[in-house]
Amino acid sequence: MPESPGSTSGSPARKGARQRRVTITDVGAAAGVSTSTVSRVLNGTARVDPELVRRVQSAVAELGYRPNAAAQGLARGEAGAIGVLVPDLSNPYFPDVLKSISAVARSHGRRVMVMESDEDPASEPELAEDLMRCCDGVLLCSPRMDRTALLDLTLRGHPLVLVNRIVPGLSTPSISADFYGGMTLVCGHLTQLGHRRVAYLSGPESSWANAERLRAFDAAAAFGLDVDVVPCGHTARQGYEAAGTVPDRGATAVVAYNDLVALGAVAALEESGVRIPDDMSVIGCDDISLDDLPASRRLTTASLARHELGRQAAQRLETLMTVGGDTEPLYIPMELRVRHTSAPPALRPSRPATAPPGLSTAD
Amino acid sequence: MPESPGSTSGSPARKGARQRRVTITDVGAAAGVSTSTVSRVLNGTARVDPELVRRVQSAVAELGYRPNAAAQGLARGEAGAIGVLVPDLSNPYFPDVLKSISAVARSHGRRVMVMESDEDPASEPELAEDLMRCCDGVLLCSPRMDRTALLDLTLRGHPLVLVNRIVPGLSTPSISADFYGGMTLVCGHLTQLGHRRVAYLSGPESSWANAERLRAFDAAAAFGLDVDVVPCGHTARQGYEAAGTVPDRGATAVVAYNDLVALGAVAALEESGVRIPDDMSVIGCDDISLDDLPASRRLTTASLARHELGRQAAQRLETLMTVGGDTEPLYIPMELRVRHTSAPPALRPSRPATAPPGLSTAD
DNA sequence: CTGTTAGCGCTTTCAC
DNA sequence: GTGAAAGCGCTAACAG
Repeated sequence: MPESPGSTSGSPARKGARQRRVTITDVGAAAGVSTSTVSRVLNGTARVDPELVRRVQSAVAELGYRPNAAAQGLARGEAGAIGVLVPDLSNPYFPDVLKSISAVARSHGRRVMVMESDEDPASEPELAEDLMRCCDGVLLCSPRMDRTALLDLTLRGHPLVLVNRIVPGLSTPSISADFYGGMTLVCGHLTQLGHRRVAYLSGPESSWANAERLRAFDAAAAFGLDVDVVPCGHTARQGYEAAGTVPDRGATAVVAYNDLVALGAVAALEESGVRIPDDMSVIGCDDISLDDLPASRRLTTASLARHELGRQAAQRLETLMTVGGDTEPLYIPMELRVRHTSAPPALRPSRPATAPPGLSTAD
Repeated sequence: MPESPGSTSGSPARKGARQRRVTITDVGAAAGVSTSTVSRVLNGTARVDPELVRRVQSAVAELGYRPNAAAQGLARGEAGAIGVLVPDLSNPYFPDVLKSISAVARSHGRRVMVMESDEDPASEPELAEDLMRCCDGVLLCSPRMDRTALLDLTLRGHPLVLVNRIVPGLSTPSISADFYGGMTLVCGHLTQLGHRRVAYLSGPESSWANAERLRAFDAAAAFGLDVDVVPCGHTARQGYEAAGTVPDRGATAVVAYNDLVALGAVAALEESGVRIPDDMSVIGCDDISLDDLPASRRLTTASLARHELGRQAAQRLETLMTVGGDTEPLYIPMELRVRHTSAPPALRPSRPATAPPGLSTAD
């Protein structure tokens, strides 16, 4: 058994005092070669005499040597890691994205550092900067910070790619789900079903993705779809709470900022005796947990290949770090998944009791 | 506007060529002080003349200087980060844990590096080692690797704490949900409702947490509860698929490895006309998304304060890294949440077709 | 209080 | 093919 240096007794030192780590010098000494040779065999940087290779390898094994990542990083001028900043880890949206980012990064020999801003736009710049300090590149997911802060970061000259936020005029590689297109699909679907007035449970104010959805509603007005925007949020609970006010607003369908909100809305509506989709259609966004959460199989939603988004984002960052960036924003298309929570509006649209037959009463 | 060094023209260099980063030396030069002084004002390591402080600070701002993390790490002998290894990021279980780990780590000035093993026990040791190379301490969440591999890692003398896996004889700080206690609560609940035979949709073979649950079932046998173990897995889809076979097995209740599996089972059972909880009780584990997923509000489950688990785990690691470790395993208690998917068994318990009148017809 | 001087552990020219 | 030596950017004694 290789004796760990610094502790002569066999008892595992569990003290705070750090036992001296094995360094490349130790390996060199043990193998009777220079540190450069050790480095060379470990990195395959140059041809080395097979005999020496053997000696080095066995010394490495003997001593249990592991290169110090910080030292490598300093010497190589590369951290070997990329950073990812997300607003909220508990949103099922991100793990999927993270998963593929992580896979791509690994395939390029990089680790992934994750930070979460807790949906607080003000904390983002600092976190992002911190990521830049210790990573070769960073992915900003759905950043909520304002334009100027964002601009500021991009000017640092550090590899950076924006995910789910496209800022016109920013020459930073960006990639996003096509929320506008996705919501347009949703609006079209509802319109064709016969809905004329829908409530939109709106996401975080600072969310660009939310703004994109709103833009789609504006356009949908031309097709006769009237959208009532209800401030809500991004969690199921917020959807649950906001949904309570919907039936009174004369809407026959509710579109939610995301699936979580939609699920919350469904729960609230059903609890108050509203049948879905008979009395009210509910449509989500994101298609959370494709093949994992059976509950979500029922929700009509705008679906996004999150793995694809993550993969492309990571790939784009890698490209940026190595050969240089492509500035053209990339949109990942969304698809409409018609499932069980959307249907034509009820024959008697809900109207305030005072209204004469046939006239719209929207205030 | 501070001119970035290396690019004389104003155009933001987006090339692959790394522009020379501003170093502490540059700052020292600009402020007319030594690098040590710069270091001191930046770290608050010692008192510095207010005038110099001012000069340093403005030089820092002017130049847009950010300390290089690798260099700091090397010089300080500390990476300023902790690593977390989880089997599967998409499991809603982990984001919550990660969230609080992340918060605690931050409060101690450390970043968090996340890696995922994709439920592949064989990949874990390498990932864990990699984390050790670049982090001051690591958290192994629900490690699937075998005892020896685990033992091997703990012997490296690198701060390490085990989460959701207690290995007797390992003097490594460990912390876990009390799965045994949780499942015991579940068994007691079912028994008191009158159930005598339940099916257990079993989790990953290599999961210690699953083994703990099984241990609870063994004990429950003494109370007359007969548990039929059905190999399943950890995803909703696997729960969906495994649930199909349950009604034939004469069980009046199914206990699932986790809530995801339970949700899958509920979906499958309902689809095949089984009423829940009237015909069949379904109980989960983990209490996924406490206040976020309304769907889960309906599931009777063994609940765990995941944030607490994460917090304590991170705190324990921090303690280990600074003052030394406490080797006594810590168990976080679980609570039974009785909701809408558990009830007394149907009056006519399903029995094989040979039974006298009142027989169930399940094939 | 401040500057000088050594390294931290590794990679990488540059000679041999 | 291999070793010696310089240096990545920062911190931390150590003198003044």
